[in-house]
Formats: sequence, C-alpha cells, structure tokens
Amino acid sequence: MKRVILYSLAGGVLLALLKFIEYKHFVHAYPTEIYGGLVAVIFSALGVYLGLRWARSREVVVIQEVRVPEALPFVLDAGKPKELGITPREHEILGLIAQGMSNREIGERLFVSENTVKTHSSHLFEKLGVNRRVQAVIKGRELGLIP
Amino acid sequence: MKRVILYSLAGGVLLALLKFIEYKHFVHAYPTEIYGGLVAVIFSALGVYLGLRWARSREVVVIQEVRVPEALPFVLDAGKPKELGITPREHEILGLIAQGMSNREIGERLFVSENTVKTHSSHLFEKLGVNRRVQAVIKGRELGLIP
DNA sequence: CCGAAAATCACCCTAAAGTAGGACTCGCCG
DNA sequence: CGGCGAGTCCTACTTTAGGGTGATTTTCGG
Repeated sequence: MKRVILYSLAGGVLLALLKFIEYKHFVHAYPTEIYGGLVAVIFSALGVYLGLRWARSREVVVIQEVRVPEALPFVLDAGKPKELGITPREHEILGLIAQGMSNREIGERLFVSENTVKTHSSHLFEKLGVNRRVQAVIKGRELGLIP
Repeated sequence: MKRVILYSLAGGVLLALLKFIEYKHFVHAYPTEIYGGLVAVIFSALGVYLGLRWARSREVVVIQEVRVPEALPFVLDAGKPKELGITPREHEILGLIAQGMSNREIGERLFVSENTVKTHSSHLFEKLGVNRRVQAVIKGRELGLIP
C-alpha cells in the first residue's frame, strides 16, 4: 500500500510539472494535440511500469506457493510382493537398497553375510526384471513396493 | 509481438478519438489542464492494464509448473543447481543416473566416453556429499534437482 | 585477448555390484 | 517321510562403479 501512495504522489508531481511547463512554453507554441500525446505517452509508460511492478510483487507470492511439496501418502500394498513372488527378505532388502545402502551395509544391518545379500538382491532383480539396483528402486517405487 | 502491435493500434485509435472530442466540445468549454488530466488518467489505466496483462501471462506459466506435482517428467528447479555449484552437464547426468542407466549407457546417450561420464559423476557425488549413485538419486530428489 | 570454469578423455587401481552355480538348514505340508 | 520354499552361505568370475591424477580443448565473461 505504501507503494501505491508513493506512486500516486509521483504521478501528481509529474502532472503538476507538466501543467507548469504547459503555461510557460507549450500551449502558446504547439497545438493541444501534441501536449495530449505527450501526456498520453508518459503516463502509458508510467502505467506499464506500475503494472509490471505490481505483478512482479505478486509473482513472488506465487513462488512461495511453489515451495509447498506434495507429500503423497505411500500406501504399502501388502499383496504386491506376493504377486511377484517376492519374499519378505527380498522385500526388506529392496527397502534398504532404496535407502542408498551398499550390500555390505545391508548385511551388517541384517546380521548376514554380504554374499547372502547378493543372493537375495540377484533374485530380487530377476523378479523385477532389472539388472541394476537403481532400476530396482525405480521399479519398486512404480509397483508400490517402497515409498 | 502481435499483442504489442494490437495495443499500439488501440492506443492510436483512442488518441484520435480524444482529439476528435476535444475539438468538438472540450477545448472550448474547459481549460487544457482538465483535458491533460483526463488523458493522463486514461492512459495510466491503460498502461497499468497492459503491464498487468504481460506480467500475468508470465505468472500463469509459473503456476502451471506448480500445479502438476505428479506427472512432471523433466520440469526441474533451474535455480538449485547453481546454489550447489552443479554444472548443467552434471545435472543432466544425474537425471540419467536416476533413470537407472549405467555409465556406459549414459556415455552412449550423450555421445561421450564412459570415462567422461565417470568424471562428471565423481564431481557430482562430491558436490552432493555422497559416494554411491543411489544416494545421489535420493539427495537429488530431496533437493528438487530431479523429479 | 586472457584466464577461469566447464567439458572432454585417458590411465590406473580398488571397491562394489552382479552372475552363476552349488550346498546346507529349517519349517511346513501333502 | 520326502519334497519344497525360504533363508543362509560359499567360491569364482565378470562387469560396473568409484577414486585419483593429469591432460587437452571449449566456452564464456571481464
């Protein structure tokens, strides 16, 4: 609102200035049309400037809305693993892979050897039809196996 | 550009109209100040309208990017990479990694050698503070670098 | 035009991941 | 009881990733 008042004042000053100039030089030398055209051009420019200003400040608000990320609720479909023949252990390991853990870390977490994790993940990849862990994560997410 | 021309024409017509009115009624009855003030007001309004129009069309694009949180394929936050010092190429490679591609596949896609892809991904991992590609995908998603 | 950043590629080495096959245990079910 | 699925673990091998260093070329802003 401050801004509006300021601009209004500026417009008034400009208007007064033009009026002053008018009486001193213009009106006596040039026809009224030119004076009118001049005023029109100047105030059009001013108006456009004001319009852009206002809109820009509004745009900031929009960007604020951008910051809100959608938190789509993950519905863990308990039936999905069964359909694909994925065992609970394989499902569990998929979850840990999706968290960026290495096979060794997963083994330590589950108290099994790295080889076991490899076996499980191999079976998992086969069932998901992939051959890399990133792909497994993508596929698992698509199938609703992991959030 | 079409829009600008159209608005210019409209402005011209309005000016002509005012000029016409002026000679018929106004000038003989009221002082020039009032005429000037009228022109100023009208063109200020016109200018504000134009300014808002232009800006609004820009605004709408932003909003539309926001309103599609689920099905956005490659609409990414263009500001984020800069904050983290991530180059366009690194950003691009992050996207391909997130699609489950191997370094070799990425190299073939981008017509560069596998070594180059490795170099980029190493720098990328360093900037993201990770050391595995799955973690890079997670981090990238958290930071809004990838959908 | 210079210099910094970016992009490209190479080489070497290690670690991690993935593939293939076999083997053992355990619990469950017909 | 015998077989089956699940889980565990192994060896051996190949491929993929990742780390480090160094070099050249492009690109771009001052």
